[in-house]
Amino acid sequence: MANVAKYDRDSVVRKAMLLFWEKGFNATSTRDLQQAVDMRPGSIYAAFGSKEGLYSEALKCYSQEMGEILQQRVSEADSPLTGLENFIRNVIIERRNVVPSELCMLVRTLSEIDDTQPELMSQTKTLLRKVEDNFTRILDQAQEQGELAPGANTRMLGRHLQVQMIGMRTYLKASQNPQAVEELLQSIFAGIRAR
Amino acid sequence: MANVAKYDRDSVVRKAMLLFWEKGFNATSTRDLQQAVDMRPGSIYAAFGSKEGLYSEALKCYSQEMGEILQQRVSEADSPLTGLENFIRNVIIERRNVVPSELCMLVRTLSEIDDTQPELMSQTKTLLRKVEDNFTRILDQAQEQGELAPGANTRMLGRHLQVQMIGMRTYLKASQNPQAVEELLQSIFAGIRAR
DNA sequence: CTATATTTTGAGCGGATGTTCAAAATCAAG
DNA sequence: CTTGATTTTGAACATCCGCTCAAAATATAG
Repeated sequence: MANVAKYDRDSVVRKAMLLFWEKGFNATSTRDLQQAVDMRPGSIYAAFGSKEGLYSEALKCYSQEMGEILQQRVSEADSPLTGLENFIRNVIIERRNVVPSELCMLVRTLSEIDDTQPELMSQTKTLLRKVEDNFTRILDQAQEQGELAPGANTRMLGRHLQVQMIGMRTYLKASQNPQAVEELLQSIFAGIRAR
Repeated sequence: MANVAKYDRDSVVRKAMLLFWEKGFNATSTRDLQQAVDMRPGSIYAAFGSKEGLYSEALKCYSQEMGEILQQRVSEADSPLTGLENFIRNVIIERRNVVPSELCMLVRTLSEIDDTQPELMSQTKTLLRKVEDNFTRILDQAQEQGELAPGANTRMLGRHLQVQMIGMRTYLKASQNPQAVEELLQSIFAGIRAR
């Protein structure tokens, strides 16, 4: 051993994630990244291999943070369904002004990546699938606790929630109308509880 | 008058629209466009001013085609609600393999455009708002014909439908599971009719 | 301190990008 | 056919892109 890296890898990845989330993959140049993480190109490429490699780690970082927020909201809430509702409200509305984009970073990635980057594409699909799985798992808990009817299809309900979360985030970016989104959110969960 | 343009403007815009829809704004190079519409750069810039100008016309073309499909499906259907359902099914599922992308071109634009192109951004928002207005108008007709309860909030229902359509298109791109989307669609419209 | 292994630096490469513009081609009018 | 306005052409420009690599800096081991 002779010299040791001076940067904190997690902090670098997180800064890159925030920039990628804000501007997207294509619109973020390697020079933008160099400035954001305060590293020279040689160091970045030694650490991450390529712009795509760094983006891949940024995606992981994004998903992990989202997963932690979900877990936290569910554990703080009175019930699984309320935890889910609070998570979605927190991500879309409450954190709106402290976050680089209204959109989901995974959806953004899905929008601009094509088959020339098959690894990023399949990673993104896998991470989105994990969100659906997490939603479904929490809905299973809701069902066990009698918050959902015994016959409810939690897998389909999880898909439905993911679809609506994706749609609401996009809608908020387009409409800049958080109140409308709050109404939609309440109506969605009122519908789920009513069954 | 001396010389007259040899290209058909509408056909050029449509070809550009299909390419932009497939690859997005940033990933579509002007050379890609030159090949797709079989025009040299000078002619393109004389006709459209810039890549952004051509994209703007492509957005209009996309929205007009979508609007025509909606109108056609509604006029063919037994009822407004069925027309809406058939439109969404047609756009997301049936036309899946004859169209350049599962995603809505407007949503794609929203994903990759930022404030450095404010005109494209506001145009996109306006066009999305018109979709919501169209949905709401058709839901009003459904209400007049007794297909919806008199107390139903058609504006919010229209928003809800747009949110879910955006979400389902994104979900289909990620999951490649049209059957799941069909189930979601049926469940959405069953819920609407039940109220 | 010296020797050695590792990291950091930044100038620069090859190529792609959006756009321009002078020259050539085209076609209606006279 | 000649004239002249208009369109078409494509080479070329300035800039930016992702990325490389030899040289300099750094820190540990002996």
